Amino acid sequence: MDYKDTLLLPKTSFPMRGNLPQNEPKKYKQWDDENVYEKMKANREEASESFTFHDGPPYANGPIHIGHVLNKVIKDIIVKYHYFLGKKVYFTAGWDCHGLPIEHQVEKKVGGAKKKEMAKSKFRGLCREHALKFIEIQKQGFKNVGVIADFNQPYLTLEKKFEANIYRELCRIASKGLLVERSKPVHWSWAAKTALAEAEIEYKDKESHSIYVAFKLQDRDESIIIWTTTPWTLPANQGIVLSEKIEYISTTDGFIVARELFDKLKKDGIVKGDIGETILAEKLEKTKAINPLNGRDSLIMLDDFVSIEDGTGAVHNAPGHGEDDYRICLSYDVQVIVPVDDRGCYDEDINKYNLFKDTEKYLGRNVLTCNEDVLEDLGEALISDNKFTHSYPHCWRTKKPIIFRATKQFFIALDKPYAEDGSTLREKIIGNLDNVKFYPQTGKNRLLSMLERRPDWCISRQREWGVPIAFFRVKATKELILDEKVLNYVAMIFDMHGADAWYDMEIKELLYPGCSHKPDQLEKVNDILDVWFDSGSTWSAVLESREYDAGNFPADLYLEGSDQHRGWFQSSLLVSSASREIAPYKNVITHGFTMDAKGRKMSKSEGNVIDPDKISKEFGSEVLRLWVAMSDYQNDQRISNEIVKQIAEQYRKLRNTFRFLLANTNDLEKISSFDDMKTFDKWFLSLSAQTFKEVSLAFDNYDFAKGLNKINNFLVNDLSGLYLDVTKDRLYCDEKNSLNRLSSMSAMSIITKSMIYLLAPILTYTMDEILANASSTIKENNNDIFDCKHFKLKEIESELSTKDIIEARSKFSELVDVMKKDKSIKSTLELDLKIEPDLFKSIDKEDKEDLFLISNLVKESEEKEINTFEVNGSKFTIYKASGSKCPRCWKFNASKEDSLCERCEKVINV
RNA sequence: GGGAAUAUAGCUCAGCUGGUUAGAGUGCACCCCUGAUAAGGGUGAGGUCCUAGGUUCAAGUCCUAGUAUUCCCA
Repeated sequence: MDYKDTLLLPKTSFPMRGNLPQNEPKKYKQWDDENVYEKMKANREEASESFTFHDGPPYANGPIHIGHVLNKVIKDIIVKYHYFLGKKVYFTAGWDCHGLPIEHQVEKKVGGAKKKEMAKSKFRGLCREHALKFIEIQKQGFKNVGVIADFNQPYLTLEKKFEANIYRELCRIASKGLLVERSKPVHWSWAAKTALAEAEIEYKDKESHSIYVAFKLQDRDESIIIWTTTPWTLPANQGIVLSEKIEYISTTDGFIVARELFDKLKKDGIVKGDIGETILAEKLEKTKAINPLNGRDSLIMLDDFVSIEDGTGAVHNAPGHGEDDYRICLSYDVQVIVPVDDRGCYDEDINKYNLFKDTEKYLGRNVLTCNEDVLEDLGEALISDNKFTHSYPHCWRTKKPIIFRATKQFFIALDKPYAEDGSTLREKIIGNLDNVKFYPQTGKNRLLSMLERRPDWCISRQREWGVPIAFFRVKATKELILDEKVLNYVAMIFDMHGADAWYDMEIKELLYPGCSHKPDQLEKVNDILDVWFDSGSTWSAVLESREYDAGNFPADLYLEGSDQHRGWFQSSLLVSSASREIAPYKNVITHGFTMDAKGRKMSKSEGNVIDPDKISKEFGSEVLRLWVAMSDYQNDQRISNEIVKQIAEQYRKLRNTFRFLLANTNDLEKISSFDDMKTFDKWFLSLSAQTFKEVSLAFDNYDFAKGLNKINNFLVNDLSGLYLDVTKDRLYCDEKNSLNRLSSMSAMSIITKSMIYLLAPILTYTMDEILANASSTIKENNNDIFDCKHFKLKEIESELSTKDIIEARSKFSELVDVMKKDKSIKSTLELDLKIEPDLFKSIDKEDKEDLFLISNLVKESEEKEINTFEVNGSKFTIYKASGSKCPRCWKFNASKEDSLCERCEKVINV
């Protein structure tokens, strides 16, 4: 007779294989259709705690890559983690929509010439379309990896009210006196016709001239030699800077250079004579040299910034083209001349100031193409000309080398007292960081050291796709109008019409009715705001404005890549500290970057780019999410096919263990009370509780990799390897409602519930699927995973020693392995065991037999002793089993061949 | 050129304030089971703890210098 049908074998509708690539999209769509995000909020309407996550806006340009996925999935996991803890959570997705990259792409599409003819608002409309298109693409990409956020009312920096709010933030800062206007040399991209922020500059190798030029002194028959790498700035030369700290000498062939550099200069053939008299820099101060290019005066000035690392110890000064030059000229009251227009071409100023002998030759030409001509025109004054390659700033977008060019710009002043307590913005932001917790902690110092050193924030750009710095100026005086009523009215217009109104409407329409300013005497400022100002004010436009149901200000958490120390973390802190005097966030988490298998960055040219969409389609988004969670994301992570395969294996193990748990608890109707459970099961619950506590602790610190490693360990060793193996006999062979069986099934249900809760933030889809296929003891009244809430397994003491159990089993299986290998036994059920003295007194005979998967625990045996081992003072003796094999439970407990053992006999006859 | 982070088994990660023979999972090899079966179990082989110095009775852990990779800045 086949007894298989009399067994209670595991049964479940939960499939072994997830078919994730096919099934996930359906579920994700369902969640989307049901608006699960809103449901989550409704579920926590009564929650006492809330958690505001403020999403850092990705740039709405191009499809998402693995870095976007990492970023959003970590956010999603953390938000869900707080949700399943029982908090009301907020996660409004956002996009950064303005800025040069989009403007540049649209410009490429329509063509530069066509763009010029186009009305500004028309062009801005095209930029808007471009951004909106990619927002949809990116949105879908995020949904495809199971991210749940407010995607229905996301915040977009291009929205009318959003633009109005950014503008209001600017006005608030202006009203505090922090906005200053200065003409200052800035990094200028002539190719993009805009000032560039530090963040928009890339350093690349460039070949430049290295030239030595002699400037003849007016009062002496000697020449000072200067060194420069930018010949094109020579026409704008206004002086030569020496340092009091450097000793200068004249040479017998009539040149003046630093004494320390003489040997080197002589070796290079720059000077040919010998050292003559010593010259004091002070003596030359305020005397004049002659610019050999145009015969203009060049004033000798002194400053300590001059170094003797290279050059001659005398520095060519063009105040329109260098920051130090500018500063020094200001102190000597020397005029700043900038004969270069926004396209990087020499303009009419070269005529006005007679900067060249033949100005016609240069007018309208890009300065970088003029170097050779300048050198030629220098004639004999050019002492040496070499080329060399050095690291030089380039425009991040156009990849063209940039120039320094003095322009009028708006700055946010960092060192000007403004706060109620009289502190400066720099002091304020540094102080505000005291109240912010950083993960990892090193992030705080990283941000601090930047804040201590950073210059004033240049927030103006001479571009079109952005929020206008919508201020009026008095034409005659260039004075800014910061009249509150004027600003408020403009903001109100932006609320209704968006910032395009600044371009579409006339000045008289933009002024409030009854305003005393005369429209025809005013002009508009045409600059737009740095996009970092946009994103820096999202806390205001999103959290404070009440336009979105996005949570509270300040936010509980900001989370971005570590590059945002320079970017968003800083711009947000600056804007919020300037206008509200507090930090916009309470916690900041940073993540690293995703590298290839070798830890190198991905790039198209290297061909090592991993497409997240491909992984979702081949393995499933859950595998991708598990990869994120198992990575040490606060550092750089690696991804490769091999790594993904490995993660897929971990997923498989996890899934199958859950499947077995579901299958084994399938017919349980009610979880037994603790008092009705056996010591052995309670022991395992205590072990589980200990593990889950450690996991929760790791998760509390957002260390998901550590927590998952613990879960994985538990799953493989304790659950799958021990508990589930040991309890099989009672589950399959015992009578349906035996105490043994109910007790173990109850423990399993509790453990399953705990693990579902722990893993729900990470493997939301899978946990939902598990729940749908679970028995009512696990599922309870929950319709889906989002109905679940924190289930914490309480900690209990157990008199059983986990250490002894593990050690005894390990020693036993070591001996068994030998027996199996020499074919003396096939199964441990062929064995009996004697434990003397009894190491496991607290559990009954059956539990001890099952613990070792043997047939009988004996006090003595007539069979031959096979082997012994010792654990913690107890001696374990292994015997061949004395009974016959029961055809139902396979234990060697039957009294004779082919007959059932006592237990099975009983079960069958019930 | 400057600031910062990381470096432990083929892979993903542990290793607390310095203290036995450096751990786990996975992968790999071999074996068992076929009542978790496109599953499950067991055993085993894998390490110059990036390199070189130093402190110490004792260094994966502390110090110094360097290398590689990454991020940020000039």
